Amino acid sequence: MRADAQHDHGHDHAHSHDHRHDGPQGRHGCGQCAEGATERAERLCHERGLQFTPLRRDVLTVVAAEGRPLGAYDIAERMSGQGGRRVAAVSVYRALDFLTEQGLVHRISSRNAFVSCGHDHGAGASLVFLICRQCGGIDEMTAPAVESALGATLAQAGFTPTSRILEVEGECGACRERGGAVGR
Amino acid sequence: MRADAQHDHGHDHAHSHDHRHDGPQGRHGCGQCAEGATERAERLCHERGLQFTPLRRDVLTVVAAEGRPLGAYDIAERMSGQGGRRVAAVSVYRALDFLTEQGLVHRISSRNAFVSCGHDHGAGASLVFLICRQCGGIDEMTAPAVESALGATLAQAGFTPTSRILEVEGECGACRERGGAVGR
DNA sequence: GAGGCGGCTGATACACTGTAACACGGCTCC
DNA sequence: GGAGCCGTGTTACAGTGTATCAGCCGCCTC
Repeated sequence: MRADAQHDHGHDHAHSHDHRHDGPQGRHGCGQCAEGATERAERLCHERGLQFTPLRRDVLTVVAAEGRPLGAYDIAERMSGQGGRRVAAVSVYRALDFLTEQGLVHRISSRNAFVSCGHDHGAGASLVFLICRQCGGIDEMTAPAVESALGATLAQAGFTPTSRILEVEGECGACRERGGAVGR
Repeated sequence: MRADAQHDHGHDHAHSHDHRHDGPQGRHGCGQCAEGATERAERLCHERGLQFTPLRRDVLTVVAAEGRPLGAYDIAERMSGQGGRRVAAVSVYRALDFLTEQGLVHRISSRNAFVSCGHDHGAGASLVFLICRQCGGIDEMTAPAVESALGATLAQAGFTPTSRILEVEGECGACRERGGAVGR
């Protein structure tokens, strides 16, 4: 059930800019990415008058450092394994709820997992998630054309949307170039 | 976690034709719909040389009769409660896997639930699911414009899709007309 | 400072979702 | 008949998510 692929990219290239720094198969700690995410989160919470507690920071750090979808229990495990005290999954869920509401983390429904988001879009922005079956990496992008087409379709159906889930599974460009015979 | 809304519509109007027979709040057993679904399934399995076993038929019947997303355990419960012998959830999952592969049933990722499908599209067709938060009803439609826009976006990103999930939560037209204060 | 209040966290329990593995019966093919 | 495949039953277990209560801490008011 879990896609235990390798550590990967997929954190901050999106919005149709194409800055795959080293491709889905390139593993890098993304320390600066995680730092960037927490900094942004801290600033954002301060602006909104919300608390960016140590727990929330740690959860975000773990997720941001991973770069691929991570389950709540995985997050709890990593946090507990980092020498700190034991963190229950419930606490992780609460932190994830908070982070998701603030748009700092996104939930990947098809995997029951979470990824960090490095952008400054609100919680309401509708994104497209590209999940590579080979490497497990995830890419996040906005797609205005898709959004407008969907909006028109919904309007025609008389449906008022409040949230959307758009996830695509397949093979990322890097994996396809490598022949697709790697990973799993 | 569960959306225990009321029984509802949402089985056979789609493909951009607008034949909401009685709207999301109109409850009707949909017996004929369930029958139609099983008939179609039987024909389709026969054509493909697959077995449409009693278990699979029963699962499809339950799902089709419901008209809103139903969890595997709910299905098992209903089947067991229909006077028949006890059906384990595992068996339901297997039947659902089969039905999903054949495109007779769709999985709603955001709810971990399943809905029957009354159309003749293959398993590969990409659909949009409209889930009403008020009544719990679900509507299913194709959206060629969305699909083409998404295809272009993916091609631009160098991503080769194999499957897609597009689910929209919100308020259906009927519920909005009723003021949205009903249901829960 | 005492008390109240609200938000956050810890902890336990539990419900729900999904899979693995093995056994068994029916069927087909040799 | 025996082998092999498929579908199902059964048990066990892993993984996901929520409910609930209790404790802590900061803030506000009196």
